[in-house]
Amino acid sequence: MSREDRREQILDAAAHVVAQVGLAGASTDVIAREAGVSQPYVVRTFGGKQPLIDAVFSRMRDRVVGTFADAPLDGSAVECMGEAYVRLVRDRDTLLVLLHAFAASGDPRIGEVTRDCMRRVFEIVAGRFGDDAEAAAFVGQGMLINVLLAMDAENHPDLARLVTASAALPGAAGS
Amino acid sequence: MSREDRREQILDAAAHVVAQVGLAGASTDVIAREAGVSQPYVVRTFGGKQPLIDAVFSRMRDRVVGTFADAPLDGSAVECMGEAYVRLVRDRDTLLVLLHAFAASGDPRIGEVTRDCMRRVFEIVAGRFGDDAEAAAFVGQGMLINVLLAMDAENHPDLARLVTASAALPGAAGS
DNA sequence: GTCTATACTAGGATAGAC
DNA sequence: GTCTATCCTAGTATAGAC
Repeated sequence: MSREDRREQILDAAAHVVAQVGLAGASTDVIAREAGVSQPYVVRTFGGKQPLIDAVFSRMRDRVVGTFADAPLDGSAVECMGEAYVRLVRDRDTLLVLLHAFAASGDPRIGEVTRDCMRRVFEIVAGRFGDDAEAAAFVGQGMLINVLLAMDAENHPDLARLVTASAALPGAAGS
Repeated sequence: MSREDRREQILDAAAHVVAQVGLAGASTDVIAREAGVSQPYVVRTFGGKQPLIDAVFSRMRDRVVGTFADAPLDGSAVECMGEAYVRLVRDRDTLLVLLHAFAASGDPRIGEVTRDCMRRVFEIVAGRFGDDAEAAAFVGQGMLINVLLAMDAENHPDLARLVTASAALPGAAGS
């Protein structure tokens, strides 16, 4: 297999592991097993754990921003952005890596990624809405839904009321 | 010093370390140094790292819920809940521990804490607002502000537009 | 391009002294 | 109640074979 294919394969595995246990908890050993390669190969391919984690977060940002950038153009802004968001949250690993990145934004490397991600998503959303306040409300709503998804709220009846209320907000697009 | 005082002291240190590096990254060694005690003492006091981390998250939930439960009663719902939220985010460690907990909600223990936290905060807020949709919007807005604080958005001019738009939302209470 | 073997460090936990 | 010394496991990284 080519180096590039392996890289992607390992990044998938790394994103999956980071999603589950966070950056510090993600061992190159478990990532390697998940990818079906040896641990030293993972280290060698990326030059260490740190560069690997950086790559995981960068790719996450690109995917998040890309999802909104590629949003459909037909229909209202709420529909288009809502549809983009629905596509985004289908990739659970990306969503969880995003949450881990937010929590770890105190780290300069990661903070740069999350700020960049935030800024670009907001600019895209605001551009479509044509209104900063509405865009901020949309993003905030997305944040709430993100954490509800992370805590598996749909399968916990005691959160049903909040889930219903969140999904009913404008822009939730029936997700 | 009494066992109880030491417990609190270590919990403070643990919350601070977890806030910076996450649960997996928080070593009992660093926590001990932060608290000014020996590493074996930390382990001994809580019976291991896991119970210590559990205690950190439980205390975080109690503080978050308590802040809203103790919100002032004078003024409008937006003002009261906004004021409670402003008090909450003054404790940076609690805020960051909350974000780490969200990301780690896949873990059953932690998921239970975050869901409990979410449910109770939402019920308090919804009770004050008298409207689930408004309450959900308020919480979503809080989520957005949380991550903006985590990524130190105030000190990054390229996020000024988003910060301004978020702060201008109803309920932000000039935070 | 990928593995096995291995070196080295860090981290959690225990034993026992004070 | 608190420490020092220490054990053991896990985790990152390197060397070198295939």
